Amino acid sequence: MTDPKKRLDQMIAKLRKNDFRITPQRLAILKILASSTNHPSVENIYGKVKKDFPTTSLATVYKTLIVLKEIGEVLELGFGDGGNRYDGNKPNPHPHLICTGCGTIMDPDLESLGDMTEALKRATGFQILTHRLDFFGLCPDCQKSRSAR
Amino acid sequence: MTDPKKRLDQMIAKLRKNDFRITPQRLAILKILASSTNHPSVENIYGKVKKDFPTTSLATVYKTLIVLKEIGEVLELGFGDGGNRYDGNKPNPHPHLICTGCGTIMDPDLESLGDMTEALKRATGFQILTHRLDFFGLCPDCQKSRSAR
DNA sequence: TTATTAACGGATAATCTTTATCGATAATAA
DNA sequence: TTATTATCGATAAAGATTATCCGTTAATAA
Ligand SMILES: [Mn+2]
Ligand SMILES: [Mn+2]
Ligand SMILES: [Zn+2]
Ligand SMILES: [Zn+2]
Repeated sequence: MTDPKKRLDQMIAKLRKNDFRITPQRLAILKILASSTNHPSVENIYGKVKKDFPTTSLATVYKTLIVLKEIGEVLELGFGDGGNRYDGNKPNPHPHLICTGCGTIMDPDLESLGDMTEALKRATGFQILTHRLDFFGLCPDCQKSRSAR
Repeated sequence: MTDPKKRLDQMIAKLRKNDFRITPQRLAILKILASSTNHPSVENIYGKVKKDFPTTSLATVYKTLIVLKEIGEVLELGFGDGGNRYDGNKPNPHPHLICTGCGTIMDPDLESLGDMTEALKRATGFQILTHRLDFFGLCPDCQKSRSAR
């Protein structure tokens, strides 16, 4: 995990560089994203921000995420069903390991997909800009609770 | 590409086996999915079905897709924005190459992710059931039209 | 062939997440 | 400190998918 303080500084610097303002609500959202390793949802972020700023609107969370996506400081994981999840600690594309039982999302240690990407470029002529790799399954805990019943 | 006729027979057999009925509308949808290699959207399927059965409802397309997902005879590719895309010719998980310019989705030839999956199982204890791998970029045509302006 | 019955089709309402809108407010620079 | 706008908060709107309801029909067996 990247040091949350360092990530926060990176995010702030990038916002300043692109002429975005640092508001208290925004800063609170940045802190949550920089330090979380559990890929929070919008509702999750919203709930935490409201502890410090009770009047915060859900739209503010969404709008901040849109800005962070624009400048590449958060990785959005969209799923067909339910809400998106966000990784602000590690904003560049990387594989994820998702438990369909409890919703946990982890960052596994895996070598990159560089070789595969290169082969694709040569074979298809595509200019590949990004990728997404998700593995779905059941975490050890959910395997237990499933076999228990 | 798998032979569309063979895929159609597989889909019909699987539906029968699970006590689902083969209706004219359903059959039309199956044929489209079995023979298409361009990962059609719901609207795309809907438009084609209406040529033969003008009274078909959009809900019927959705309901048929839900059934096919249940029995594993179609692969759903959900994206955060816009509608889903479907692969009925190749229903098992496989990588996709997606042009963000024109929306084309292709099935590239790539060796499997078997090694990566095994390593993940050992390292994390997860029971991995499925995966998804998408590469995003610009197809050769879209690269040209972009550089032209 | 006909009767039976549960599944299906069509129409549309409801749901859910995300985005758009807009007046009020506050961050930033001069 | 003041002026300029980006941003906030509240809420409406959009868009895709699912739920609901009831008349119809495919599948099965008598
Ligand atoms: Mn991650
Ligand atoms: Mn495919
Ligand atoms: Zn789990
Ligand atoms: Zn293209």
